[in-house]
Amino acid sequence: MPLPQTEIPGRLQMQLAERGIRMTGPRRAILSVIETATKHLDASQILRKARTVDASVDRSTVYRTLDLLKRQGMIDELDLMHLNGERHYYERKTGHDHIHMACLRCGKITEFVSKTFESLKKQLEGECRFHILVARLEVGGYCSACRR
Amino acid sequence: MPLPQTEIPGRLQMQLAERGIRMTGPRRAILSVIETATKHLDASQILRKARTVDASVDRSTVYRTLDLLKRQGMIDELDLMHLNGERHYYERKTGHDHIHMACLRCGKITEFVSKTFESLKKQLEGECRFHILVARLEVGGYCSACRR
DNA sequence: AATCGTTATGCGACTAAGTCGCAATAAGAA
DNA sequence: TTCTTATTGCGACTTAGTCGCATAACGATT
Ligand SMILES: [Mn+2]
Ligand SMILES: [Mn+2]
Ligand SMILES: [Zn+2]
Ligand SMILES: [Zn+2]
Repeated sequence: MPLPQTEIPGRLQMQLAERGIRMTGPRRAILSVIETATKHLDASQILRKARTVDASVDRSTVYRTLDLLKRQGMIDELDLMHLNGERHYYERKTGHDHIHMACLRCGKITEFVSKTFESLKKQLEGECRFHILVARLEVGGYCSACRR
Repeated sequence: MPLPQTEIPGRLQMQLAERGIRMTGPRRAILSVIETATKHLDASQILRKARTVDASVDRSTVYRTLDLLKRQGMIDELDLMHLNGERHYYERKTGHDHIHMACLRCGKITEFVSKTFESLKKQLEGECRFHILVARLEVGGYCSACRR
């Protein structure tokens, strides 16, 4: 379902412009990597790919840009159950959140959109009077192929 | 709702024994820290507290024990939105999971048990044929006191 | 109680992820 | 163009977590 290839390229760039945030070469490179990603990428993968666009991009710029995008609510940060290593993964945020399921045996990541999840968030907003900016549901276990 | 002081001390120790896992001094110290915790602790806090019981406990033993307890499904690991720093937090697992909400302004962590969350997990098990071992829902935003 | 295979430990050196201060550079408004 | 301010690369640093190894402790068995 997710990782929407479906959007206009340059959308992230446009959103930043709308908010009066300065656009730079490194940022353009990093944004394009995130926009065209077909899977969840970690910071060092984003760096590597961004460097194929602009060879001068530095690691700290990647982290600073990821922070910016997080603060702007334009990307989500994931653990994916830290199946190997402690790195975090990133994906751009779309209108509807989705759940991540990570298979502890084969490592497969499955994504799932659920109306119940939306209700649950509504419940939190209402009953707890909590204003949600990010909601991250990650599940670990065995996928349909791996559970015996 | 959370962090159940209500249980028999030594319960974790008993569960490990049942599974034929060797008990040692350092493990007893670490288990007692986790059992008597009144808030979410990170690895270095667990180390510090465990050392007041058994001064020889080493950092790597803490990590190895946390890994063991995770594998045994006896504790949960949390990010708590990485409000400051990258450390992970731990709490013992009880029968019913709960949701963690982290206020991005004041840092307050709120816990919440929800029947809807339970239904959602059932939905994942059914519709996705996914066998859930861990489910972690973490929310970031503004708590009732902080949203204006 | 003494033996003994196995598992766990402390130590220390290491990796990997992420941060930060700073001087140099580039945006973009005027 | 000029000028202010935000951003960058660099490099040194911190912090979280890992790993190999020699030693020690567990606990089942005699
Ligand atoms: Mn994490
Ligand atoms: Mn909790
Ligand atoms: Zn699988
Ligand atoms: Zn608050």
